[in-house]
Amino acid sequence: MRLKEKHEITEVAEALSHFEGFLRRRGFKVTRTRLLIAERALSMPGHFSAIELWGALRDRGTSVATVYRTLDLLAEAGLVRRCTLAGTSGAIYESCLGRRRPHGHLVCRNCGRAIEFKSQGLETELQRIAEAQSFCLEEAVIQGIGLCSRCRKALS
Amino acid sequence: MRLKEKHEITEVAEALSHFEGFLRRRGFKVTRTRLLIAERALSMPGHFSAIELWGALRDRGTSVATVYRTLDLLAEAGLVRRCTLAGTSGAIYESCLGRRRPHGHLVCRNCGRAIEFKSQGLETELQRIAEAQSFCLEEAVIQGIGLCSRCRKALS
DNA sequence: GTGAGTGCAAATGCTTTGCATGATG
DNA sequence: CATCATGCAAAGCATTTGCACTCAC
Repeated sequence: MRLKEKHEITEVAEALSHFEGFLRRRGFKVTRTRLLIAERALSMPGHFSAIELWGALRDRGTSVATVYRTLDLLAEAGLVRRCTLAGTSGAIYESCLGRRRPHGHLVCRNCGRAIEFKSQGLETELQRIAEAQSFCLEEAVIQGIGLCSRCRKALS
Repeated sequence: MRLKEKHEITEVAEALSHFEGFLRRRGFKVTRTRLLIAERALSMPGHFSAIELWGALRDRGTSVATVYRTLDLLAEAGLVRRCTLAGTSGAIYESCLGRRRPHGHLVCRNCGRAIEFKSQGLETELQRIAEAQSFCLEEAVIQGIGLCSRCRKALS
């Protein structure tokens, strides 16, 4: 546990300096607000919405607008991914730290949680299908909607 | 062509009476407006948004609210499917008539068109993954995002 | 100091809801 | 003729934008 935490802290720190480098390279300014938002975003457990991240920053007087703007930058820097879970309105984000790519999501329509799974095989097959149509595949979205084991029991 | 058209018209007519039966069975009223919206929705080519369908009904003084309400009913009756294409905001609908299930979508991020493909194999595999997590899979969303062959050429 | 970044509030786009009126069973 | 369905306008929600002010460079 102790080690895990330490490891995570290091990862976030590394990612933050990567982000700083990204900002400088692109001529963006390295501001306190951007680093703060980045740090909280990268420390969020699992998936989160822009609004949830904003909630975690309420105490610092940050505005939603800036949260959205910074999430865009983080996505461009490759530190965060924006995804749309089917059946929901609004985007959710996930930190790219310590996440195996590629992966898909099993989304529970009851509790809303998303379970990740490896999707290498599925993506390879999708790639094959795309090629057959000369479609240039850039990203794959593979999701299952239904009930997670917990809700399945709870509802029966 | 002649035959195809005739065939489609019959299909729509069949679907409409299915819808009427659905309404009666559920104690909903069979109104002129509902049948009109249903008829246009089932005749829409390819995918369409609620707003597009509304546009196709402008001349009849229908309100958006009713379009949305009726689309919900059509979805419940199994005549239309609501889906969210990744990378886009807002839902799109597709008539279930003459559509092979299951299928996935290749969504062009340039022109926005969605190309359908058979996804039987992919869904079976997803089902296997879900079972391994005791997740009860109800629906699969399999999408590829990228450039269709036309836009690929146009942009190069 | 100057231009980019920020917070705020207002605008947007899609979707839903409340309510008075009108049509259906 | 009692309800349920409809149109309208207003509300809701996530996201974006315009603008004056502030900060990093």
